[in-house]
Amino acid sequence: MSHFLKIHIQEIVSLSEDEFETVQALFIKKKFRKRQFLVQENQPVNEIFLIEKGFVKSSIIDSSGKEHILQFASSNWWISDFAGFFKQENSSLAIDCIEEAEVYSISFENMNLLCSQMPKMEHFFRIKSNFGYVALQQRILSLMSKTARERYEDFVKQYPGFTEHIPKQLIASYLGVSRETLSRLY
Amino acid sequence: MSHFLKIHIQEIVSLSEDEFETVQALFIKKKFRKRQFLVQENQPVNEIFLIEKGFVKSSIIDSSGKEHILQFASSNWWISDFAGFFKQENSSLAIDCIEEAEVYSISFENMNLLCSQMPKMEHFFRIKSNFGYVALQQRILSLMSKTARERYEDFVKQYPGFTEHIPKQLIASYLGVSRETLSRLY
DNA sequence: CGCGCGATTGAGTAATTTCAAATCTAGTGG
DNA sequence: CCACTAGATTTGAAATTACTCAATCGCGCG
Repeated sequence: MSHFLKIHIQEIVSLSEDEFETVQALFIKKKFRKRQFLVQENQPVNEIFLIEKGFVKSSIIDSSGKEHILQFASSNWWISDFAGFFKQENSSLAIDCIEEAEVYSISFENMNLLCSQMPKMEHFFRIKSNFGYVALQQRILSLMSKTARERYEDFVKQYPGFTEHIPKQLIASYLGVSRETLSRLY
Repeated sequence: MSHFLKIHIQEIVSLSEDEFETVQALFIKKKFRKRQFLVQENQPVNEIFLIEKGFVKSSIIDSSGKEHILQFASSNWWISDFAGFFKQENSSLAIDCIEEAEVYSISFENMNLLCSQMPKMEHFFRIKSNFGYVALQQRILSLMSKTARERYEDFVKQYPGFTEHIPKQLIASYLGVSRETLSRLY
């Protein structure tokens, strides 16, 4: 039985052993190597992923061929192409592994099953979604109101572990500036 | 009984008459005049609002005194300072009325009550939150990968009704450009 | 009519991008 | 252990984009 998964969920709801068994049975543990895709562009998005170890990113290639990074994820973060997942459409994002990762995945069907059969888990996912929403709102404000340098400093402060595992050019892309600009900031 | 509220909720879950009565009892109908605040900066955020009619915005004033608009809302949109609301902290945003509005509000306590007593409503709010998350994700990508002109064209296409009710300088602020720049795009 | 708000225009400035080249670094195979 | 290579970072210079500040214009409402 997965200690990690249990701890993660119990940050928000408390489950009995039986309940937790039911939950756990709907997750699949997977491992990914560096550069391996968790979700490929233009493919169905069957699952969302909870990262136990490692580093993963979601990104999109724009019309001019530039990569834009939407999210980094490490331990205890959820990641997927949520648009594709929730709407059950093909992915417009690519999710791939920056550093060898171990993850728990849950399918769309199993997530719905879980939510309909266990109100606590619907509650769990609602709370997660709410906080995710708030985090994105912060990021929009940051993109609109702060300079590249301020955004970088905020990033380093907010995610201290990330800078050691993620190349600066990817961080630049996440912050919405070119790698050259980020390099010149210091 | 509120036809509007019922229709809005039934886009996602179906409720019996009794259930709907329970739901409705937890909402309060309110009206706001132009320029009136729904939420003021640095005050507790007691409620979230579902707009029936009118136009409302949420915004923040940055350290240099510039206003940044996070969201517009008209009929069938939810708005509040969700960060303050979910974390039960004081507001860092201001929510105010662009055009005379009629809204339904629900308090934090009543929302939690509703979610814990009626799984259908927890489901409703989870789905809403998910789609809200996806919409913000789109906006981040747009801010990072598109020019001001493209963002404006997308905005007009996506929210055709808004441009007629919302001054261009506010749209500029929403898009993350100065009003002069937006004005020069055409 | 006059005021306030919104929109536009001009000119100079600041920030960031692009393209190109050089440098640095970590990992790999001989 | 060294040489090689791919990826990552840095630096330079020119071009672009958007910003700020300031002035003007237009219009609807009281």
